[in-house]
Amino acid sequence: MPKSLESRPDKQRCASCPVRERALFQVVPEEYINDAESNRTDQYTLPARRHLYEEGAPANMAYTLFDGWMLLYRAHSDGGRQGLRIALPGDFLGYMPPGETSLHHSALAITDSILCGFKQDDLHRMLDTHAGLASHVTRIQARYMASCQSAMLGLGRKSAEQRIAYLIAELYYRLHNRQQLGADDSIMPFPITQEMLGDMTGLTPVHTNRVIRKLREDGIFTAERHRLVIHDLPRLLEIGEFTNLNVE
Amino acid sequence: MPKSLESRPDKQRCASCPVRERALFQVVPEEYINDAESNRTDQYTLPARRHLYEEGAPANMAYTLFDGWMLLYRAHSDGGRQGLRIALPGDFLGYMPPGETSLHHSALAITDSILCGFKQDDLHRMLDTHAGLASHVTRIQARYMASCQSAMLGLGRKSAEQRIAYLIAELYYRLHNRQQLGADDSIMPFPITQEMLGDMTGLTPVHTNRVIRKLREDGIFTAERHRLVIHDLPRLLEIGEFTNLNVE
DNA sequence: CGGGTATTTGACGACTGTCAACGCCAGTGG
DNA sequence: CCACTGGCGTTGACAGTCGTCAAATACCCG
Repeated sequence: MPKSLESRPDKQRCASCPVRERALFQVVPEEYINDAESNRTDQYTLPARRHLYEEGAPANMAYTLFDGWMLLYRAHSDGGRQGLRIALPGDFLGYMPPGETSLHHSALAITDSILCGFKQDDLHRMLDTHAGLASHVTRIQARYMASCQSAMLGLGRKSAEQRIAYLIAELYYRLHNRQQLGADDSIMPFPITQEMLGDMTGLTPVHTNRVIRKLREDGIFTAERHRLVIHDLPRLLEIGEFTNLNVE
Repeated sequence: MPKSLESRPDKQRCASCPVRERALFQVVPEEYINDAESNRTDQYTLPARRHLYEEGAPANMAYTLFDGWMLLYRAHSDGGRQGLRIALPGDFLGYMPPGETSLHHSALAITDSILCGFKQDDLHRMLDTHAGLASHVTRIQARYMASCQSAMLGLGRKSAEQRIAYLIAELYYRLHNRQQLGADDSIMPFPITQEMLGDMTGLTPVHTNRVIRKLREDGIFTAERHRLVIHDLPRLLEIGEFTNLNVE
């Protein structure tokens, strides 16, 4: 467990969490959840700007994100980062197959976050014995794969403008599908810095800023400090070549 | 089943295949394999330059590649392709989770190929009931994810030269780990066109060619029609920033 | 031998990165 | 209350990697 991570003294159970129905937790067998003796399913809180884990760290734990946004990324030797995924509530993080001893990416809290931790060893044991769980993880992984492949298409072939538009559209639909948008769903929470946006899209912060300005001037969306207003969703989807087929 | 696919009349069993020990097939339960009545596990042959399946096609089947190389890619609206993975013997292709009706990528035979097909419906049923199989698929997926994330890092942050070097190094180790290199393991089979290399690395064929020339002039490797000779493996790894940690 | 495909090379242009500077805002401490 | 500070956003000038267009050459298969 990273030392920056704080285990809640009260060991509050994840079952009380609002995103419970989306989470891995849902299919973890009862005997696991109720194994009070081992305290396996602890709930953690993590303040913004702190790492949950870093590349190369031993893969001891996997997590379900209950609240908050996190940035999963891989570091490049020149100091730059490539964002892999923006984790939203309900996402499953840090799982490594048996035999992999260390993590291949880092996880950074964008906002204050709440997570539920699972020991990798326990997960592996359960995957081997509980088919329903393994099947569920397989489904989760397949969706992440599809999202990862969409990102590859973007990084390899799309223009900066297309990549930004796609990312915004993807976030919009992911939040929409999780009912995390308010009554006016053209306004979405946006705790991401432009630098992180650049991390995700393979662009520098400077160029990211230029593209955002252009999209604002073209009346597509306006990105403010903590929120983003979409003015023209159809054109956003068109520019990003986004189809919501592969968004969970 | 794509019409370009030919089912062998003799229904030769996959069990006779040399890569059997690496394949998904290995963990498919006996009662499935021996279900002669349903002919579920047919072996197929596919000539070079033919598609096994194309983006948007119904996801009826998944496959284990027994022999040959295939290119998995996604098409961009401008006609370009983004390569997702070069499938080598032993790889598992085309799996989609339940609920996904169509495939998100295309699979093109680079060389003549031999595959073993599974019906998605059967796979899903088995995943729900045979924990060992689901666990195995989970492991496979996790490895593909890691590879996909390495590719994202490359596409987003690395130079053209680094990407090409990384891809060659990755192929080298994948072949090496599968014992598919000859006595002189500095020589590897190389049925890939420069255009496909560009597809994988997010570069145009023209620029791909320039980079290959530079790497040849620098004494790193020489790419010929059907084979590639590595002259300086350490520098290849260094240039591509390749560590063989995440190669299956 | 011929036609299609793949490779190779050059000239040119554009998208994106780099460097540098400034402004804005929030939090902090005097 | 205000100055200070650090992080983030914004803008401009310039450079470089890589894409585009075009054409010539080499190679493979029938």
